[in-house]
Amino acid sequence: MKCITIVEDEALMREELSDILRKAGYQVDEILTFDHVAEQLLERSPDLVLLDLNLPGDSGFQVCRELKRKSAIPILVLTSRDQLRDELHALDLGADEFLTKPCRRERLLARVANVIRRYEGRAHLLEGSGFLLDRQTYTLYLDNRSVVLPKNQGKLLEVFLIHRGEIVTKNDLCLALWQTTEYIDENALQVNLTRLKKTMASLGMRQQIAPVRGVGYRLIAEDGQTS
Amino acid sequence: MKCITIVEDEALMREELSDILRKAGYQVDEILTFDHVAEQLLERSPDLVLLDLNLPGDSGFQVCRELKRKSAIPILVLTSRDQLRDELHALDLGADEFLTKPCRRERLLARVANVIRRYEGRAHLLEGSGFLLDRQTYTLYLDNRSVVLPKNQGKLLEVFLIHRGEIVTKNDLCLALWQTTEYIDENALQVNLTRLKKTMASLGMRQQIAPVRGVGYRLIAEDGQTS
DNA sequence: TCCGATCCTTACACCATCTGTAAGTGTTCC
DNA sequence: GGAACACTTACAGATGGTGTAAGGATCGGA
Repeated sequence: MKCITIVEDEALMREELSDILRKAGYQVDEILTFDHVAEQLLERSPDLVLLDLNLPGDSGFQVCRELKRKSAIPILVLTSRDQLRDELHALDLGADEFLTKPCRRERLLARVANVIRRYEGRAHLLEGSGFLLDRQTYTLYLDNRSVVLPKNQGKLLEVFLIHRGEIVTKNDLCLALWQTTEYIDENALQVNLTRLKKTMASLGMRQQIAPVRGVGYRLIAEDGQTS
Repeated sequence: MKCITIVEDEALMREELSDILRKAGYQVDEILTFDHVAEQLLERSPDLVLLDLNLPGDSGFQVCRELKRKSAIPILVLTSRDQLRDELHALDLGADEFLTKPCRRERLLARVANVIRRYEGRAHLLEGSGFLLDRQTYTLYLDNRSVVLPKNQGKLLEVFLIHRGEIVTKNDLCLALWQTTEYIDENALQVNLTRLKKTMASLGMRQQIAPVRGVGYRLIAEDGQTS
């Protein structure tokens, strides 16, 4: 069953939304304290967030931005402020849908179902600059193509993406590959890195794995930007 | 550069939309004959379709349904009919966004960008009931998991999804597997089907491949509905 | 209820691909 | 120039996908 978290401070409206969604077969969950909202949401990691813009603590925009930076949880912004500016801003911050209150029950449910459907299977996607990586299968999405990476190459790229732009030590990489740091086979790691580089190049990716002498590696864009 | 195809019979409106989108940096493409619209769209396979509901030939709904059955190309329905019924119907048929004309330039562009962003990397996804299949890698998305199917199993499932619910002949399946109908190895096909069934079962999929004696197979939901 | 046609299962051997090993070649920087 | 570090290449073992073969199960008409 799909789980939805409502972020709305007006009790009456919250009850109403909750009721509608529950009757439609969703498991509903409510945020009741309005600071560190994004963290609370990350904690619960629902399948969808219903977010009001006017909150007592954090602003809805702030929540939106923060949540989207750290996850791919879909957000439906629902507000009484009927302002184009708000809508554009919310969408720009990564919201997936925008509705104004009051809102017909049918429309709400249709949009909710729509967003959830569109997010099917995206839960484990890591975002790189210009591509996506599925953490479960190591399927790489790039432009209009998709490729399944060999497990080891996938694991390496995954580590680089989790530490976006930062330096990744050889230890980190070895751990990711073999779940142990005891017996570090630098050479084997090296070979796997070379292979990843080769496939990235063959896919025309504009990222490079650059060595940081004596420490580890970093994933950078070709123009020098950290990725 | 992202490519958008406009399906709109009114020349004036078409020009205006085209202009707005081009200025925003999209490559724009227009459909000018309004039958077999879905096929034309599949041919071009743009990154987004802007679809009017009132068309001289095919109805917009029809186009929507047909396109979504055979691809995951995102559709933004743009219509002058401001009816909740239309909106619900369009969304139900798989449309991704719904806007009413006239529409502010900024809102249009925001929604377009939003849909395209959400679809990053989803271009080759086929939709089944309750799961998605990547046609390039045969990655299967189901609930919150994803699995890469072996090539043959992927090819078979792909054929079933393209002919959703219809009967698929052994010929079709052999063609998909070996690109030839000359030498049909019924047994090899059989074994591959068994393997697909087994992985589907192990994933808890509520679809079944049912034999149609003497003809071929059909993918049906466990409750008997064609999938 | 029997029998042939159709459909299904299982085990095995082949083959492609991924992976680690080994040995040697570049590169950097003091 | 040399030592540490980084990279490349080729090879062989392991893994997992595929076709083959043989036999078992099921269906449906006589």
